Amino acid sequence: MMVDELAARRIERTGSARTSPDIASEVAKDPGRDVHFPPHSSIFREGDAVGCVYQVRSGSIMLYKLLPDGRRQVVEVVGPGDVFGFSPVWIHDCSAQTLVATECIAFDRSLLERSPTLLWRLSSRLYQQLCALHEHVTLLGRKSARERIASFLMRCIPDRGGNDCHGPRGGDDEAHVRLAMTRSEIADYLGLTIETVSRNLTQLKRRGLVSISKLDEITVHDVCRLCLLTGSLSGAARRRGTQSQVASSRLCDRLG
Amino acid sequence: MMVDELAARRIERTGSARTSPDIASEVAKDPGRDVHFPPHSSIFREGDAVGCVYQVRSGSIMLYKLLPDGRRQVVEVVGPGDVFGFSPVWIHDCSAQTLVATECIAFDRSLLERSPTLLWRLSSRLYQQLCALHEHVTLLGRKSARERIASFLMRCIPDRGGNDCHGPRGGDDEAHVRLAMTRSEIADYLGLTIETVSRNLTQLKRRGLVSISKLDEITVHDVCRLCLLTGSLSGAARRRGTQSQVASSRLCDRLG
DNA sequence: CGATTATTTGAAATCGCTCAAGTTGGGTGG
DNA sequence: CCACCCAACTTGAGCGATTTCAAATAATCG
Repeated sequence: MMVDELAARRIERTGSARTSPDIASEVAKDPGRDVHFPPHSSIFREGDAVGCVYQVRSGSIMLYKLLPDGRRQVVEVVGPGDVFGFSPVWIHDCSAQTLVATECIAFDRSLLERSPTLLWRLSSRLYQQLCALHEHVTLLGRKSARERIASFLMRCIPDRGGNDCHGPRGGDDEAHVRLAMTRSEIADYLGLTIETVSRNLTQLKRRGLVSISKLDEITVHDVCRLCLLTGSLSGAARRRGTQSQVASSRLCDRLG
Repeated sequence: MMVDELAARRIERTGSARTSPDIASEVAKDPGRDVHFPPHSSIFREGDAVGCVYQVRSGSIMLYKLLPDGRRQVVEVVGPGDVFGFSPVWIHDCSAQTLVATECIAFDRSLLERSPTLLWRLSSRLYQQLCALHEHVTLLGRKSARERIASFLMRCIPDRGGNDCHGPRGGDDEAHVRLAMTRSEIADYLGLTIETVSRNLTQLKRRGLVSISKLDEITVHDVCRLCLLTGSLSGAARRRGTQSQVASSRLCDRLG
């Protein structure tokens, strides 16, 4: 996304204007306390002081950074089980905004330090998210627009496209996807413009791979064929129709 | 326990990879095995079974993924203090290769599960690396080639470009950088081609911002001016000549 | 010193971006 | 229920940054 003050302001507005006042950041300091955030609400902003670590129970949240000229990059989309909100320097390194209504648990660091079990789970999650980020870095650094869109859609389909993909079940190979992100958010997640996102979705539609009933409701008619477009399938896997990639991040568990 | 907590806290406060206390220090038990890797040697490959978690003591390692058609993306460059080699599914999600001679400590999973202190430090490190990846995702998703090169060079200069940048010291504002990566590795790290990397370095040279004595030895003549090209400075900061970004990852601590 | 590889440089092609309409869809009020 | 509005999305045309392809030059190593 490009530049200008307007764009920057528009981006900032989408979060706080659509709904309620900022859930004044960092209200939840009680150890292990449950917190609920409405859809499209800002949780904290880059530069804010860090209070606690959050783990998502349900819903999904996008973490993003803004360049000074207004360009935005969605750096992570976190969902159930994922953790966020901590930073080694006690200042948030990015902003957080819910995509849908979201429930989190807020942990005080002292609690984490006292509970090895909790800490172990936290570490496992962190590694998982690190691997997901590796995958995303690869997408951003080396994949074409079409491959990015295909990868994005595949990540929205549960149990498919991973190394444990069971392949088509039954006769057809359909999947229904409900997007929790606008075109603009998808674009900023995939490092593209909204026009490119739109055009590539249209292209998939014209090729008969998907149909788009509502803006945020997409039916994938041939999951395997879509998977071939992600750029992540080896030649051998292409012939077998299976996935070669390991530990690809699943967005399907993070949206909705 | 109190001592450990304080130590852990110190690690977090200081934040950046500049301080690199071993996560095993002050742990009475088995401190983990020391391992040494020669330059340009492969440590493991994507898909290999996970044995243990490594922490870098000295040197630097690049983590990369390969797409089936041969495209490569360097997803992370880890240096002193950083951890790598773990994966939630017990299969490496990427390959690891040393850039220079590197010393690591290898930790067993069981050791981590038994030592909360170790685990806490591991988590702190993981968060730090997560923030660095956020920064890198932003670079890949939203920055131009010139901005990527400028950002890359800035990250190779200690104590500059961060939010704690002290600005020019003394009359000149020079810095000497020794690259531990080839053009090809830099390209695969920044999501560019070798030609684009080369062209942009040449451009910086022609503009008098840097000079390149040997292929891997670059002198930055005006650090502040280079910093202006990273795309990470706000208008206000540009005028002040200071950095607005928070918790930017420092490559200077990770190379050579 | 020659062979080999890495890097630089040039010219042409291309993919994605920018700018500018046009269209759709959800919400509001008559 | 319909007309209208506004924001979000789609579509089109032209442009430009980066890639691709193809040398030429520089560095490295026996």
